[in-house]
Amino acid sequence: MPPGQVREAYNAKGRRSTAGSRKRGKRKPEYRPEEQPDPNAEILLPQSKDAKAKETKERLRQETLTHKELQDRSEDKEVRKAFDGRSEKRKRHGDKFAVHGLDTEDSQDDEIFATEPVTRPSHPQVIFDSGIPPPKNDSKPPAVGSALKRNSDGSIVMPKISKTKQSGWDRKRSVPAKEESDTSFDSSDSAYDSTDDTVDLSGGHEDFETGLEDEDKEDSGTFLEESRPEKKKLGFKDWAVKQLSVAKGYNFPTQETDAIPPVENPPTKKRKIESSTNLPNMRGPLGEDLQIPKTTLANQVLGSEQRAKVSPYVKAVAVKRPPSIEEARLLLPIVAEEQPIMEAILLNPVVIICGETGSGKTTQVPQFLYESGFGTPGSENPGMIGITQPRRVAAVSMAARVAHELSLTSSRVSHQIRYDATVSPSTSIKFMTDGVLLRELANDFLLVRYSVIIIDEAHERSMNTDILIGVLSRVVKLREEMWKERKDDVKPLRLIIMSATLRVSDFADNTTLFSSRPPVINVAARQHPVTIHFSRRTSPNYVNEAVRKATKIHTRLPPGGLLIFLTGQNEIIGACRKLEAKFGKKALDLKKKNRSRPSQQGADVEPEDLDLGNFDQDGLAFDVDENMDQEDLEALDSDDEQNLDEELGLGEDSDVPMHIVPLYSLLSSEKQMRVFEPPPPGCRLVVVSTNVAETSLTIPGIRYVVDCGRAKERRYDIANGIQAFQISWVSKASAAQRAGRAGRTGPGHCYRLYSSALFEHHFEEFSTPEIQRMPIEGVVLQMKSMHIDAVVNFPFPTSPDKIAMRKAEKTLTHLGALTFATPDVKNALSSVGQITDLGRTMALFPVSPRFSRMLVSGQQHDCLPYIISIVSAMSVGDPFLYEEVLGQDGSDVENDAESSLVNLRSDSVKAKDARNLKRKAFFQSQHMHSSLGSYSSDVFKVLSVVGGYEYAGGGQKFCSENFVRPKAMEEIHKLRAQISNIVQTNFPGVDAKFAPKLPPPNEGQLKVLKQLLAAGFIDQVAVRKIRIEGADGVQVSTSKGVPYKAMGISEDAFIHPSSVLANVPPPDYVIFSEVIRTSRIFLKGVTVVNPSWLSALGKPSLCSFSKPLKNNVGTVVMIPQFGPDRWELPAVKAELR
DNA sequence: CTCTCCCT
Repeated sequence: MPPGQVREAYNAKGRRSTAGSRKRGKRKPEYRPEEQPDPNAEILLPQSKDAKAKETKERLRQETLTHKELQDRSEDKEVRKAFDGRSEKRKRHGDKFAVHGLDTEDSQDDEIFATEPVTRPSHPQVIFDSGIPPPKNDSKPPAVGSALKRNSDGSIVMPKISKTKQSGWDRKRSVPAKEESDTSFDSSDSAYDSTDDTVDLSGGHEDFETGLEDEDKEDSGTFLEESRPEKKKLGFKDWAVKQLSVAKGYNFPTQETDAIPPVENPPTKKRKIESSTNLPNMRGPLGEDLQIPKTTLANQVLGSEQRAKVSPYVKAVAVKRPPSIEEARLLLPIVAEEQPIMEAILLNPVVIICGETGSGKTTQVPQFLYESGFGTPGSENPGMIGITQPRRVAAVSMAARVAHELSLTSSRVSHQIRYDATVSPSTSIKFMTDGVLLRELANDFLLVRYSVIIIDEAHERSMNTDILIGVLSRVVKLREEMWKERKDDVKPLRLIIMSATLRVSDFADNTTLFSSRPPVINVAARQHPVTIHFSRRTSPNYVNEAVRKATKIHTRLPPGGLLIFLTGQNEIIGACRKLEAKFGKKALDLKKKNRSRPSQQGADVEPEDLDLGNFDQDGLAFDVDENMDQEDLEALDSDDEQNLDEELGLGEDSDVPMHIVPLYSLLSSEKQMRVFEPPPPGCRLVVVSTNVAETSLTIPGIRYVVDCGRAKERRYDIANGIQAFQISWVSKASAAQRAGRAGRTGPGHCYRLYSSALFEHHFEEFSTPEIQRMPIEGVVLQMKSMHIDAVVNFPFPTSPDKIAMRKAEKTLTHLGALTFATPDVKNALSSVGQITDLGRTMALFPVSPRFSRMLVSGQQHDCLPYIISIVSAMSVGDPFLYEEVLGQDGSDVENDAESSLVNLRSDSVKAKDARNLKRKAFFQSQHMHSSLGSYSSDVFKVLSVVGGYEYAGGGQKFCSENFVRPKAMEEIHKLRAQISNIVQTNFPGVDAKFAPKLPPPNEGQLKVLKQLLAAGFIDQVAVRKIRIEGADGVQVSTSKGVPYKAMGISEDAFIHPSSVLANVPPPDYVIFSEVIRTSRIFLKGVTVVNPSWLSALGKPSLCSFSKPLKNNVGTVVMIPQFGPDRWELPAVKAELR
C-alpha cells in the first residue's frame, strides 16, 4: 500500500474533523466544561443488574480465594520474612482492601462512570478485572523472555494473527538480519577485553591497590571472629524471625561447627596443592597467606579438618579451547589468579572481584566456574552460571565470545535479553541483562536453576544492579539455609560481584547487605600508559576549546585516532561542522586547489606523507616520535603560546584530512557503525561523541582523547517530579574512564579542558548511583510483588531518598496498585501500602507502573491493541525526529563531499531546494500524525505513526518518509509484540486481537484511550490557571504562553511548544506524562481530559467531594475537590460520585 | 522551543 493511502486510512477522519471545527471557529467540544459530565460517558460501560449481582458474588468468592491462596504460599512467606518480619501483620490489615477500589457505595450505583471498570470486576468475562492475582499456575511461570515465541530463524513470532489478515507487514518482518547491526557492533565492544592486550590508565592506582591489600588481610581475620553460637539449635524459621526482629536483620551465618548437616557428597575430585603443609596453606588473592574462613560453605567444601589441608579447587570439566585462544589467555593476568579466585568463590557465598577494563574478568571468571563443575549436571553445583550485564550488546557479545573460547554452542553458553534468547535446557553459562534476572526473580525467588550469579559492571551502579545485589544477598542466605535443612535437594547459591573500580565499600562494608565482609579480590589489568594533560584555565566555552585542541593535536601530533567527549547532539553537530570546515576532505581539497592555481607545483609532495608511513608501522618509529611528541605537548599545554600561535597563524594547517564521525545514542545504527570503519587512507579518525563512547562503545585506534569534563544529566526533582537536563561535571571515575579510552591500542594522551585544581577540588569521586536520581515507583512495585513489603528495610547498596520512596508509594496508591491507607502523620512508615491484586497484575508487565495501569484496563471496547501500541511507544520514547536534525540526518553531506569545485555552487543551490522540500514534507507529516484524535493528545500523534508503521510493514522507507527514528520504531514494534504475548499467555480469556494492520481507532475508542491515559496519569493533572483562580481569561487561539497549574508544582507550567496542543485553543484540563524545566516549566506528552473522569478516577486517594447540593435545575450535585490543592472541578451528579 | 544514557 502506498504511503499516501496509509496516510489517508489513518487520518482521513482526524483531518476532516479538524477542518470542520476550524470553520466553525469553535473550541473543541471536549474541552468545554459546561458539557460535563460527558453525556456519552456511560456508553463505555453498559452494565445490567444481573451482571452487577454476579459481580458481587464473584468478588466475594475471589476475596476468599485470595486470602486462602496467600496462606498457601508458605514459601513466599519465608521470602517475605527474609526482608521484613512485620509484614504478616500488615498483610492481615491489608486483606480488607484485597480488591482495590471496592466500597459499598460503589456497588449500589446504577450508573457507573466510564473508566471505573478498571478497578472492579464489572465484565465477568474480563480477566483483568477479576481480582485474581497473576496466575500461579503449575506450568512454568511466564518468564518474560520466554513470552516471546520465535520462528526458526530467531525472529519473533507475532502473537495470534487472524488468518484472513495474515499478509502484509508481519510477513515481511520475519526476514532476519535486523539484529545484525547490533551484533557486529559488539565485536568491538569492551566485550573483547579478554584478548585485548591493551588496557586503560597506567598511573594513579598504586595507592588504591596497596590500600586494598591491607583490607584484604583484615578480611580474613574478620571471618574468624564472626561467630553466632546462639543460632545453632534454632530451626530456620525461628532463626529467621529472630534475625528479623533485629531491625534490618541479616547476619551472615559464619561459624557453624556442629549445626552443619553431614556432607554426604563431598567434592568428588580433589587435587592436592601442598600435600603436607598445615593450615593455613592457601594463598590469598594477592599472594598472602589466607586463613580458611569458617563459613558453612568452607565446611561443606573442605569437609573436615583433614580435608582442609587440600585445596578445594579442582578442574572437574575438561574444556577444549582453540589454540589461539589458549595462547591469548596466557597473557591475561587474571588467568594466573585462577586458583585463588576459585578458592575464594568456593569457600565464600559472596565474593567481590575488582578488575579494570581489560583484565578479562568478564570472560574468564565464568570459564573458571565452568571448569570447576558449575553449570554441569551431576556436579556439586549443577545449576547454571548466570552473568548479568547492564547492556544488551554486552550480554550478547560476551556470550558469543565465551562460547567461542570454550568451543561450545550458543545453546550451552547462551544469552537472554529482552527480545532475544538462545537459552536451552542444556545451557551451562547464561549471559543476560540485569533486567532479565530481576524479572526471573519475580517468578522464582530462589533462582533454583542457578548455582552462581555474577553481577558484572557493578561499579556502574545502575538501578537494576543495585536492586539485584540487594535481593541476591537474601537469596544467597535463603538458599544456604534451605540447603542446611536439606530442603528439596537445594544447593547453595553463590554471588560474585564484579566491579571495575575499587569503590566497593558500598557493597563490601555495607553491613545491612552482608553482615560479614565478603572477600575482595583485586585483579591486575595490563594497560598502556595514558598521559594526562590538564588545561591551565577552564574555559566555559568548551565546544570551541575542544575544536581548538583538536586542531592542535591534528596539526602537530603524530597519527592516531582522536576522540572528543562533548555533552549532546547539538554540540556534537556544531563541533563536527567546525572541524569539517577546517580539515574536512572537501575543505582541504578546496584549499589545495586554491593553492595549486597560483603555483602549479608541490601539490603531490605532502610533508605528512613521510610521517604517515612511519607511524602506521608503529613500534620503533613511534618511540622516536613520542619524544618529539612530548615537546609538542608542552607547547599544547600553554594557552598563551597557543593564542600567540593562532595570531601568527602558525600550526593551524595540515594537509592531512580529518575523517570526522559524530557519535551519540540517537544516531541510527548505520551511522554509529561508521566509527568502526577504518578511516580512508591518509586520514585521521576524529570521533566526536557523548557518553556512549565512555562505556557502551569502544572505538579502535584511539590515541588522543579530548575531554570537556562535563556530561548532560537528567535530573529529577524528587519532590515534584520536574525533570531537567543539566550539564554538570563528571566524576573523577568517569574522567578516568574517558582518559582510558586513549590507551586501548597503545600509549595515549588525554587532554582535559579543565584545570587540575578544578578536578581535584570540584569533581566528585564517583557519580551518584542511579537509584538516587530516578523515580522508583517501578522498582517499588516490583519489590512489593515479590513480597518485599517494607521497601525502607530493603538492603540497598545505597538507599534511595526517603522522599523518593514515599513519593513512589503515593504514586502507586493513586494508581490503585497499593492499598490506600490513611496517612498517619506521626508515623509515616505505618502507612506503607500493601500491594493490591491490581498491583500484582500490573507487575506482570515489563513497563512502568503507569503504563501497566493502562494495560490492565485496556480491554474495553477493543482498545487493547491500541493501548498496547501506545504503551509501547511511550515506553520506548518519542520516535520523532526534530526539525533541526533534518539536514544533519540526510545523506546530503556525502553528496557535497563528492562535488567538485566547479559545480559546487549549483550543487549547494540544489541542496537548498532539496532541504526546503524536505522541510515541507516534514511539517506535512507532523501535521498529519497530529490530527489523529483532532489534536487532543500528543499520544495520539505517536499512535498514528505507530499504526502507520505497522500498516506499512515497517521499513526504512516509512521511517524516512515520516521522519521517525527506525531504531525507535523497531523497538516499539518488538515491545508491542512482547506485551501482546504477555497478555495472551497470562490471560487466556482475553482476546488481545493482535491485528497486524490496526485500523485507526474510532471516536469512541479515542475517548476510551483518553480515559485510560487519565487513569495512568491521574496524579499528573494540569488545569488551566484561570480555572483555578477564577479569573476571566482573554480569548486565545493557541495554548502557547497560557499558564497552567500542574499537580504538586507551585510554579506555572506551560504546554510544550512541540505538543500538538500548542497550536490549538488551550484546553482546561489535561494530563501530562512529563514535566521538564528548560526556559520555563513545560508539560509534555499532553492529553486533553474531561474533568468528570478525574473525579471518578481519583477516588479515593486523590479526590473528595462536597456535600450534595441542588443546582439551579434541581439536580443534586457535588463539587469534586481534586488533588493536594483541592482544586474544585465542575460539579458532578451526586449519583455519579 | 528540546532530546545524556541504559533496561524488564
